[in-house]
Amino acid sequence: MPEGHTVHRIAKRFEKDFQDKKLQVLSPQGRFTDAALVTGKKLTSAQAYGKQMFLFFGKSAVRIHLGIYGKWSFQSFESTPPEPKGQVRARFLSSNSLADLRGPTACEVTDVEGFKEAVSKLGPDPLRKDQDSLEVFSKRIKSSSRSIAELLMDQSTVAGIGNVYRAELLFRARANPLTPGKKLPTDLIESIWLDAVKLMPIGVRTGLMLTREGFMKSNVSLEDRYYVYKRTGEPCRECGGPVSMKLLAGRKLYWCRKCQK
DNA sequence: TCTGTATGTCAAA
DNA sequence: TTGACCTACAGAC
Repeated sequence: MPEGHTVHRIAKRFEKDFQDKKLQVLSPQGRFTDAALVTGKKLTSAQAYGKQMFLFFGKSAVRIHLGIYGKWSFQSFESTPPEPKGQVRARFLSSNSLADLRGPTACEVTDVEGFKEAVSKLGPDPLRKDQDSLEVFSKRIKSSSRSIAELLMDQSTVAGIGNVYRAELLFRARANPLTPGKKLPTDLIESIWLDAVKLMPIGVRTGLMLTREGFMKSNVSLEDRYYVYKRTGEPCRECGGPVSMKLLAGRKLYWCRKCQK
């Protein structure tokens, strides 16, 4: 489930299970040949930026991007680690626990320079407490004639938002997804950012993208957790009209035409 | 057993 | 804008 919240969650898990431990880094599938460069070293930190994660082993870093299929699975064990199941690209192993990585877009060893270069291409991340994030976000949106829907998916504009959060944030803001960034009122742009800052940590905490207001205390079931995402043709939770869907830059965009004008 | 789908990104046309 | 990448799984036959 790889939007930014997942990646931040995984980074925390890595620090909890593996930080300051010497790890065996393996390539069960045989395709992570860089494993040999870091195996046997101590994990010094795990850092998430948007949808990218960096596992630092001193001056080397493993850069991981889950892409659309990538998944992690964690396990602990008594004495002998279980055999890898399926296509395991990378395995990170301590004396009593392991993390298996399957299907990532990227899993490669780089260094501090590579880390800086990758991060420099990203916009502000609502899950990081960096300075001036809101101003940078607002400026990038306002200086573009591309639609707000496209901009929210552009990792150099804002890092960590994906197709689900995009749809839900735009609905919550009652914003028309096709509005060019430069035509959006400043207060609306800022409210979208602040909403992401509010919602995404809930995703980190729970592992779920809970975007409906009052989800925690209401009787909303998990199935009903979204306003519009993947609800084509179903009634809008606000106005009852049908949820719309169109392909935009190759991705499915969901929104309510009536509520989001 | 086969088909379609997925919370993503990049390069080629 | 399209296809390639890449893995697992649900649902249809």
